[in-house]
Amino acid sequence: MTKKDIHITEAELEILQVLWEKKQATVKDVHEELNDGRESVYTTTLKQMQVMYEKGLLKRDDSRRQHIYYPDVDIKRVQRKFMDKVMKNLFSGSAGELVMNALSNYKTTPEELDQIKTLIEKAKQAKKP
Amino acid sequence: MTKKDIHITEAELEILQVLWEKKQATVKDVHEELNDGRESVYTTTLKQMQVMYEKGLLKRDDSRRQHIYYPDVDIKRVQRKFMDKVMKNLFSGSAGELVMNALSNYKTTPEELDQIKTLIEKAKQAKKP
DNA sequence: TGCGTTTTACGATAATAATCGTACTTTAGT
DNA sequence: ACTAAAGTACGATTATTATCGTAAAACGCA
Repeated sequence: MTKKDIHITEAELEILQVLWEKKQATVKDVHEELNDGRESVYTTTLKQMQVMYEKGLLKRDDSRRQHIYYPDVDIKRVQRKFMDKVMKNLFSGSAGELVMNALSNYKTTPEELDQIKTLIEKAKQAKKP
Repeated sequence: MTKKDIHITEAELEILQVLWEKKQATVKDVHEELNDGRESVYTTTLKQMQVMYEKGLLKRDDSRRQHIYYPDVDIKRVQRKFMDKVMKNLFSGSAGELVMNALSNYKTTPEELDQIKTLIEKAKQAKKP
């Protein structure tokens, strides 16, 4: 049984996000990052990360007192999972719509725009000939 | 108080999806659409839609026996909400990454590709001069 | 009118997720 | 060795979601 069908909750996704970004972090790091205004208590974050560890979403180094956590799910898989859902439920399955929505609602750098253009050219090549 | 901060659950999103697509539907319609294999019972869908109605996510015409439901949330708002989350948590806030991910993982029609290209040109224009 | 069928109403329960409090553990400093 | 501080462990509680069962209402039609 793979990790494919483990359900990732809202809170878990947020934790993963900081872990993906930082590559590794302690509970304290994560908690401070997510709770600027101290909306929830430290042990809540701790517990969540422990659960995630048990679920296999995180790895950790507990050789020292302060445990260090690492993400243990492939971000691409998770991206895919959420994108599938968004595509299906919010853009009637159309990637085009989704892309246009993103381009018109969010900022992009000129470099990104060029990369995207290149990608599109390639896609067209693949279809035409 | 606007409708902005009503939380839309998984199940609710799926129901909204069929309602957005069909414009209107009965509980029966929705239930059949979502439960091809009859994984859940009719009254579950009914109850969900009733809750959604109370939450203000749906409107309905109950002048006849079989009530007719309509979506009562703006799809754009909801798209935005979910896209924000996906961007932030899965693509480190970069629309470019998200777009490229979508373009390389999903199929697009040539027409869509052209539209996207146009959109990009416009965006570049807006920046350059 | 009366009966069977379809549909809604709605409380109750189960399943899942998030939060917290308290006790135990580890470590550094003295 | 003792203590304070900083962590972790983990059960218990609460909140939220999803599911279901049963009863009542609405309708079609013999």
